[in-house]
Amino acid sequence: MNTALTPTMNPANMPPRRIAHLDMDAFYASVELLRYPELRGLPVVIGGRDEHQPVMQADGKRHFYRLRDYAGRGVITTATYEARALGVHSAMGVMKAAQLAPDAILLPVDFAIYRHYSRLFKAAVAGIASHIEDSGIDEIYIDLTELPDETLPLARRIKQAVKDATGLSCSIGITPNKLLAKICSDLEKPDGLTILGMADIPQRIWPLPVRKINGIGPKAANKLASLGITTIAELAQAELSFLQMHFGRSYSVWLYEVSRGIDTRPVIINAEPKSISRETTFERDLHPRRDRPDLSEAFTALCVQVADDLKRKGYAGRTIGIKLRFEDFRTVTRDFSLSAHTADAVVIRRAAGECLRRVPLQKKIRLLGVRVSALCAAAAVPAAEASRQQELPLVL
DNA sequence: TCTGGGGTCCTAGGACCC
DNA sequence: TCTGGGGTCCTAGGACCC
Repeated sequence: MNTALTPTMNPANMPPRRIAHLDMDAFYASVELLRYPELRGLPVVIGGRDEHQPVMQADGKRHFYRLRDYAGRGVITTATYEARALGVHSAMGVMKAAQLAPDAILLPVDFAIYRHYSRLFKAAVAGIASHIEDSGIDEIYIDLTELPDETLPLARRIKQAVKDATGLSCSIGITPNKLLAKICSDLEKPDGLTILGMADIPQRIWPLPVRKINGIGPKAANKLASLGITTIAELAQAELSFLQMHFGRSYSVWLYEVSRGIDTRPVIINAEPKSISRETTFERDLHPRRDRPDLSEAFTALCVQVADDLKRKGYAGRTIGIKLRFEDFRTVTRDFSLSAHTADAVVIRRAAGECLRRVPLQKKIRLLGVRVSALCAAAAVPAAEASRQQELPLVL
């Protein structure tokens, strides 16, 4: 091993941090198994619509839908490990999954209950370690640096607290930073616990495919593969100047650093949202003229939902945007910044309507979305601004 | 039987200001 | 009567993540 590539221990000469990444195991599917224990051990996928709700039969047993019963659009959100063994994984089209595992049980997505269990597990962790960053519904980062406890017993205590609060298992990775912790929580899933220091990087991290790095997606992985780089070790051996020839300025530096396990991002405790949006994929593609009434109704409904979300969460936004996806999957966006923040459905609808007029509508529409960004807390909107809220966009 | 919905961050060009 | 340059905002698109 080239010693020149030994990861930098500590650029800032600080004591190493102890950062945990906690990831719930097959979260949605596991929550569903709590209420339908008879499904344990079976291949189960989450991704149906409300109509696929299990129904109680006359004999007192539940009837579950199977993947083969599904018709229409949609993707798998989560699959149990038994279903994954059949080749089904999240983000796969439901119709494709049905070919692989026609007998797998299909359940509708129920975000309300997942959010409930999400709150439970996060509260359980917060009872032990309060320095927590939310990273979606089923995972968190925890900065354990300031706690006096030994790492291993502390991690076991956190896992047990999550189990006691929810009945669910999780996997934890603990390392000097978020990047490595995220990789590590996945190494021994499910119910895993992995603790690594910088010295373990060559052994444990470098053999992994680059795709395991959070931030290297399918595009970057493909490009790297075309350059002969598939493992993190190979990435760590690439010269910075070589990476800079093929990637953007900041991305190449980032690649260079993450391959060496370097990541100085802090654990962020209270992140404010940057945007709030709603979108919907239609059951069938809508024709911009012939289906105008349906389109218009859906458009208004999205604006009302976004406005409700804003009010419920206590925000107002200044930039109103729309998103369209056409039948050929081409996606376009338009946005417009108002002179004042708003959370009003009528104002949002009007601005979004102006955005829509700037999109040439040649093809049928598959998806329509509405987004509000440039947010600020509703309570912080100045009175002078609030009184101007009904103003029309002037320039359009 | 292709490809959900809610987000974040980055890039890049043009406008506009000093 | 040349075309510097930095900073910030606006808009559009795209990669990526859960």
